[in-house]
Amino acid sequence: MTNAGGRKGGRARVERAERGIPEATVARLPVYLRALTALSDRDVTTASSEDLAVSAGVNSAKLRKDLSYLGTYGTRGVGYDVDYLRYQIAREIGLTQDWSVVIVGIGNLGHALANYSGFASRGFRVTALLDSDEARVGESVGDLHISSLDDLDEIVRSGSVSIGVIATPAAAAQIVCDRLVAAGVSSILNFAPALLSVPDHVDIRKVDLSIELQILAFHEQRKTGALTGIKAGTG
Amino acid sequence: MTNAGGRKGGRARVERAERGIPEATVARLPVYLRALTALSDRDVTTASSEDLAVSAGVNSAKLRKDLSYLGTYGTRGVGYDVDYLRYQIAREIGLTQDWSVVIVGIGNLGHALANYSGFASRGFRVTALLDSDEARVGESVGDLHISSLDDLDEIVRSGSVSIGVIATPAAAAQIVCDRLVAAGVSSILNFAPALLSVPDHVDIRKVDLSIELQILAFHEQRKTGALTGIKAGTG
DNA sequence: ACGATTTTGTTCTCGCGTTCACAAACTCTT
DNA sequence: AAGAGTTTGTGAACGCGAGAACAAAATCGT
Repeated sequence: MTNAGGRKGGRARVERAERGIPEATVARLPVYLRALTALSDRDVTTASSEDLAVSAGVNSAKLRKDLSYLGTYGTRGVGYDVDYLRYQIAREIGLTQDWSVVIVGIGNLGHALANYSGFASRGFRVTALLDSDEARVGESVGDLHISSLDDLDEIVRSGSVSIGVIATPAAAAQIVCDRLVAAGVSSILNFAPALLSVPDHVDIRKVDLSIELQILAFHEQRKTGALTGIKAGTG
Repeated sequence: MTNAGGRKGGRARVERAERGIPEATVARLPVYLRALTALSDRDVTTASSEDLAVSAGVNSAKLRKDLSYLGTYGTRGVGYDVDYLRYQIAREIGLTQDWSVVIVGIGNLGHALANYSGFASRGFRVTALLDSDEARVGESVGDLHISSLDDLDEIVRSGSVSIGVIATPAAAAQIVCDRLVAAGVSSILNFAPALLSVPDHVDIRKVDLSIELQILAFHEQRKTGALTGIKAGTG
């Protein structure tokens, strides 16, 4: 039917620069990495794009296209070598090197983040915990003790810290953010429910717990057909 | 139910628009809500789409289009009444009613979530904390005490719980998820680094802390020009 | 060795979301 | 009251990403 006839565009070939990985693809690479690790743990040595796609929860065509941005790591007729691909993705993301992370704001959330094992297992090393509350400074959390925010500059410089995590209240977030940037941190993960402005060269990502719940609530409301107020169910 | 003061003679609501709100728009409504609250706190009574857009960190055209899906709440030549719009968005999301939430897995993260004030302030009430570790059952966290996972069914039914938060290790996530679904929970927020499968009628959202860091690391690596990627092995 | 089979890498098409641009609608000034 | 000035709501163009489909490349069987 719609067989590609003789319409061969004589356009100049677009170079597949390794630089231009789509943002949507970048966001999925860690998911693939996790899926590959799971397969490897089960002693699976080779996996097809379909296997991987199922394991990662995506479409197999999408997965193949994503991987094609990184290079040609599969073997036609066979699939992907799990450990090899896993290493390639890890290298692409930058997980073959360690990253130093500072966490600012050691309240409940900062506490949890400091103890989160998922960071350390992936090459992220929490090198310092900072808080502006002097009463908290000196406290121990896991292996670390809480430092004063005033030590930020030295900690960042001496520890080659490039990633900062903000877990402060919203009111303090922008100030902390500015100080992180001034100290030389160029990637920030923000858990505070606030809009932060940063210079162009700084990357910032936001995780907002209450927004996620609100999105769920929206759909939940639709499902229950609750147009007005609370309806008292049966009983 | 107290109305937020009928303003300008109540017009008929545009109900056809309520059907198909794009997902991308839904995800921004909480952001607008927060921006409106911030303006309201500063005693701003009226705001143009441009004002709001700046406050929310988006493009003003996008904001206007988003709001247009909800109805016609602005006044041409004037802007939006801050409190009125805030109420409308809150109603649309479903925040004019309270939502009962259970948190499963009271480790570091679950602990932090249980104490997170951002939930309560937006109509989300944490009604129960559950853990499968019997040694933890009975412990107090804030106002609540930790219940056994076996009590899930009764808690969900008696408390009209529709939202569940999973903060367990990855290995336990699917089991906990299945039990939540079986108990009648139809919206799930998953913090465990695992892919969960749920029936169609259940909504699920995922928050993955380490993925966010990995995305930052990817861009950070590009910025520092570490093209070679391979440096001294970590041994 | 050669065809059948499997699976990748890529091209093409479609749909969604973002942004521009402008008519409609409201207020303010004279 | 009418024109000037604002600002909303929306139609239209554009770009990106998702998914289907297929040619190329590898293995396997005879």
